[in-house]
Amino acid sequence: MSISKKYEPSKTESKWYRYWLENKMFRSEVDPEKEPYTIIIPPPNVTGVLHMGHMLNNTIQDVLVRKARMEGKNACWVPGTDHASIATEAKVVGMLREKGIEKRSLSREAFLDYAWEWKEKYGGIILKQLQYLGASCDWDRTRFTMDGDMSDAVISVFVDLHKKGKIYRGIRMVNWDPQGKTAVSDDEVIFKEVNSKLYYIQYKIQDSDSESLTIATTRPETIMADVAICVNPRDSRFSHLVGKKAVIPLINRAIPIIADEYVDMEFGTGCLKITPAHDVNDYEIGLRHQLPVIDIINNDGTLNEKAEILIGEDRFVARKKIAEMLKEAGQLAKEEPYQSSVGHSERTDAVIEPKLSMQWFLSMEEITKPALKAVMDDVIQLYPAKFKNMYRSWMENVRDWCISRQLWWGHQIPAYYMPNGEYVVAKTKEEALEIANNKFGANYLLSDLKQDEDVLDTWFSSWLWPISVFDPGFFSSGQKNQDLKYYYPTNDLVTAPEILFFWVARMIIVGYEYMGEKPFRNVYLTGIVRDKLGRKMSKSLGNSPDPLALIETYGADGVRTGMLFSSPAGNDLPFDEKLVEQGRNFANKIWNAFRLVKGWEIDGTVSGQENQRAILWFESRYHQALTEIEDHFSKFRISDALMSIYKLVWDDFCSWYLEMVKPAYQHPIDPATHQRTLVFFEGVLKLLHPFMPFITEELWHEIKDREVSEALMLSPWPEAQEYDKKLIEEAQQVFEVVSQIRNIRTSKGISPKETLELTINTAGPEIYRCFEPVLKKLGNLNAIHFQERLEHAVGFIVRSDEFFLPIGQKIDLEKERENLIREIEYTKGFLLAVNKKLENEKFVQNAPEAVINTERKKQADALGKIQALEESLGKLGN
RNA sequence: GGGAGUUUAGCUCAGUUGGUUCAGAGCAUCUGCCUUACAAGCAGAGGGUCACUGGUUCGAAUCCAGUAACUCCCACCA
Repeated sequence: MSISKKYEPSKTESKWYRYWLENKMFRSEVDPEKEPYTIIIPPPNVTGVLHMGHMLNNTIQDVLVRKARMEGKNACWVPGTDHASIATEAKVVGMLREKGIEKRSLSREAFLDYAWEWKEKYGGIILKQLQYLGASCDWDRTRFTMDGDMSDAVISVFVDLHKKGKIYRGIRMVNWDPQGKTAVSDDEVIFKEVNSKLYYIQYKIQDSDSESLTIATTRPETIMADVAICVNPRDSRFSHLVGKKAVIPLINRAIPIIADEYVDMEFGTGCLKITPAHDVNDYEIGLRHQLPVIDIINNDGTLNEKAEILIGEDRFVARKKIAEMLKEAGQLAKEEPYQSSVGHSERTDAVIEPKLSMQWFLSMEEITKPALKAVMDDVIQLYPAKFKNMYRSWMENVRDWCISRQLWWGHQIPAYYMPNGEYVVAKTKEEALEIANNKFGANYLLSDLKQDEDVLDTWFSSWLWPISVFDPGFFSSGQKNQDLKYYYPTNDLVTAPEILFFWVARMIIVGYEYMGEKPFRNVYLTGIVRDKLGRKMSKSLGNSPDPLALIETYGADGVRTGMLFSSPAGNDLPFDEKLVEQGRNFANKIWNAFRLVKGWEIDGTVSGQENQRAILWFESRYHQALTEIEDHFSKFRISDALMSIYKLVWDDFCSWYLEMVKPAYQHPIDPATHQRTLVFFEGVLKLLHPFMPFITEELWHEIKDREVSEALMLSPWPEAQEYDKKLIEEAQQVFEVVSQIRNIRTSKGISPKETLELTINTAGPEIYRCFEPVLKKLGNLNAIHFQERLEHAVGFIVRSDEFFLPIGQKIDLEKERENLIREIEYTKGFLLAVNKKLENEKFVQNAPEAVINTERKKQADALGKIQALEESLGKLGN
């Protein structure tokens, strides 16, 4: 049969994915006989689409899972999606707006109907896309954070933590996103440098005609919420004013002048206006001085009636108008340009408004302790380890976690308010009613109870993921099912460093709080996929390639390897389509190597004696590479492992081994060599499989017909064996000779087709005798002589052996002489350095013997080499 | 402002406790080849003051100190 000259991925990929799927090869079930190997997927946003970050992330997971599966472990990769409250709700709101429907015109139920409809339509697209990549997830286990039982788990945890006193409700300054109209956690605020202005505003002193104070602020629109002016107590410029009152411009409200250490005398004018409702630090000062709070900004960022002026204006419009008004009133001393960092919402990019509001919090101080210890003690290992520092500083300075969000899409907080203003927390409304009536001796009806409007932060459900995907019921029953007992703790987690705190740390917290055990052993943190210019890939920049289009062009195997070629753990991946091209070329190389072997005609009468060395050599080399690869894997150096395989396949297998055993054109091969070659081929396919699952499975079945149970993805991973180091060394030496011969051919313009005679002058001819067939074939030699040096020939030296090729008139004597002289000079220089070292008494005294011995050997080799070179030079004649 | 990390070839990165000819790999580049598996290829070649300065040592890419540049994290001075 004839196979295509080029590998065509599209013909094989869907076929094999279906084959694996239909034969349930991704499926994992509890099997006490087998060691589990578990990865939980970082659940992507349910309505998201695959981007390059997912590709990298999931390729790594698939490599790990496939290798573990081949190693005979019960590999279980659990897929699923996350409801992503803010992002999804924003998408649904946007979709409704396009239809002309405003969210606020809908009831909660109606809105959620739309949201679910949207989820049913677009949810899970991303998981389908992962299949094109070859992801070997156990799809039967697919979970969604808002599945019924998954939601129950979230509610149970909330109720439990509340009962333990770790969840509380309180008025706090939170980060308010006026566009999303919700609070967001500290971690969801991104500070950006913004060019703004510093406004110098004059406040008159009450009961004084002449005196005034000037404050500097970036937010003039908040002066109506001022409750004090603050100076540093040591600031003599203002000490006489402390205790007096200042008057807010435009609205003429008098506020006290107070003193607090917080104020920096150097900054601005040394006077600070205190606006507790709209600045975190002012709020703290306000608490210290028992100042009132005046909140003048609505949830949507407009001014309210408490502002007295500009009611209903947006905060940024109001800022400009206030500045104008102050100028007209003569109370704006000056404005100057100012650069400051301003918090933005991660999700909507709106400028965050510090806002006081009633929110739910999780007290973090106690609950984080075991999680900190686990990572510090390397019970959980971070790769790369540099993230340990970051992790520690975060965990040591962690603040209470604001877990409520003013959204509808998500898990509604199970707190129920009674007409008397009290509330109870319970799993269901019915339970709440019972508790309420018992507690307060009341006779409330179900209809009297009103559930909290807010939902929980998305991370409050995804932090349960390593447990809930196996046993969502665990959180209410406290009983572990078989799955949970067997698969937990999981092995490796592969995710982005950006969510180390959002997600990873919190899973560890929950793991210890509820299981008393780590959720995973290793955390592999990938880098960020960037474009060639080093920019993050983003939709708005349009610099992200479409992953599915890439797969279509280069094949999934090509894309997978391309992404892994240059992405060590924790390093950003500067993505270049060239990489993927390299991956595709690699697949093609493998494909063609197979075409070669497939095309061989086998003849039992041919002797394979001459291939003996080559076979022994490759076998050793294979195990050497395998040893290296295992070492890389054990350190999570995935791209290094791939590179080792790449070189084994391309250089050692294709360029050396196959060339060594390849029969001459239209000549048959002996059965033994053929058989061994197929075994080697299978051996490299196994190593390649985790990285390139499709082409390897295809060729595996091309080699011979196999039963389902014999599929490559289920075949045993090879075990590294002892290898013959000396043989590898010797082959290396022989390869050097071959390279030198080729080099001379190139430099002298001798065609590779022209046969040559090689003369070797050596004290140890055994190596070359063993490899004689190899030397002859790869050097295209018709004879090899072992004898003294040859005159009128081009010579070269490998180690301390001399080689000569008689190439007649093509020798340029002058050039040869020059080359020899240059070589002699170089070697003499080298010898000088070695001698200097050995003559140094301190060196001989202090250096370990092994080092001294190698120096002595270098000395002897160099001497021998110089002698040989000089003799050659002499033989060249004058 | 506080902390961490990085700096080795044009690019992306290896380089284990200081010691083999240690200055490496892949890609890119250059030269010659369509040599019956593969031009998505083959064969060969060039390319680095290991950021800089000083120190420790018989010996430093490797250890120490300082300097510079870049990156990230945390904080958020109006």
